[in-house]
Amino acid sequence: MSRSQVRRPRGRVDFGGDDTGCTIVHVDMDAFYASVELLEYPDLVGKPVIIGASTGNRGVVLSATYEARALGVHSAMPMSRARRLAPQAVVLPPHHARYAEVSRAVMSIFDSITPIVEPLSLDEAFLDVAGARRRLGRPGAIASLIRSRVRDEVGITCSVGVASTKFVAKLASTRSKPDGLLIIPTDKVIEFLHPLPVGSLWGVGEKTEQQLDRLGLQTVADIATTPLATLERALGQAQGRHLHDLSWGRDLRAVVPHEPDKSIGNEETFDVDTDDHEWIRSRIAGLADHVGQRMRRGGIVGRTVALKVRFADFTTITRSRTLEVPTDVGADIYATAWALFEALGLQRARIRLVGVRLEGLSEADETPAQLLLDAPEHGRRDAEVAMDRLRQRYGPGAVRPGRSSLGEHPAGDR
DNA sequence: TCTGGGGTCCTTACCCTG
DNA sequence: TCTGCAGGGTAAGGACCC
Repeated sequence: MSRSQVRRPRGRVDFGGDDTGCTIVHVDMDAFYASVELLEYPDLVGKPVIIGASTGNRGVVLSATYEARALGVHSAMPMSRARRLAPQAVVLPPHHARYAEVSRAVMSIFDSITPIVEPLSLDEAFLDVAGARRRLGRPGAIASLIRSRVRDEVGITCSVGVASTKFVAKLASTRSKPDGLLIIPTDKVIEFLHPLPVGSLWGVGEKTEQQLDRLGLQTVADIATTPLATLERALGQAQGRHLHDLSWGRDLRAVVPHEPDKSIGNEETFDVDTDDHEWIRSRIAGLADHVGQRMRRGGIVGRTVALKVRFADFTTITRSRTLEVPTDVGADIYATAWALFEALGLQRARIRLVGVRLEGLSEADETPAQLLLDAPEHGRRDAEVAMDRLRQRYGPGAVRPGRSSLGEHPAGDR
């Protein structure tokens, strides 16, 4: 599902099977969402299938089978364009809960291989297999074991890269797709990296690629042979150094099993752009309530409330405010987010999306209790905890805070 | 062609403090 | 009291990733 899949050079490659020192394994499920759907609809195997919103006039492709990709469809493409490119494709709506369930099954296979597993998303993870060698054999053998277990126990295929660094292992799995295995021996890293386009490098997207192109840099080798000072001047110190290091295969990042979240948020794109402030207020309230629920479920609080607004012309602004006391209360998040919106002083501006995010997170039980129990917040929090219990018992739609249930949007179908 | 939703990280600017 | 500077915190925007 990554951008690099779309642009990777075609054709299988082989750098030999010497896996000495290659203790980092990157596993990436092939067309994950689509593959999970095919478990439910086996008659669609071998056909072009697109996962994305099957109704409504907005949305992008979340995943597509390789048969659909052969027609030019790729993830993040607008659905309208995908339908034009592949009118014969079957379009299925996403089932996120099912993907999460299958992801848990896959991750538990990884956990049985090594305790050092770093999930990057539902469908990919890094594994440090240095400690598993005595029990399970060489890294290449472990990679083969992972592939066969995922196929046999879960029923989907994955691609695996094996290397001495995270960055190269990830590139190798991408390069071996679909259903492949690629080992990059330590002494072949430069040979593997240097012919690749600059866009292969982690951190080079469309804008940076254009910027590098203006400097006449098209391949990883071009970056490697450009003076560091030139890259730093063009891209900033951090990115310049980062790309220079990667171009020489230098990547000291370890596989880290669990990194706590730095922010939690939700956003919503409207079916129809709107300037109806009552409607927008109800959506901000709903988003704030949802964020509050997620915070309480995770036992965390956050200190900075950030509001995101995207206008009809796709320009996007953010506004944020840091609270005196960290919170997990939806009503507080809403009050701050709505105040930020009002401070924008918008009149007739048509809005496409609003988002609410909480940053500066910390564990709730590490936050001084008197701060959280300060009245009147204590009462509001109690009410929201009671609503959490009702939702747990009767389902997520059982209760909603007053402001988030203002009814149907006059201009849209929500 | 027309761009979702959930995140992270970096840069720049500004303010405050010592 | 004023000025310059460094460093931390905060805010905003942008690029990128899956």
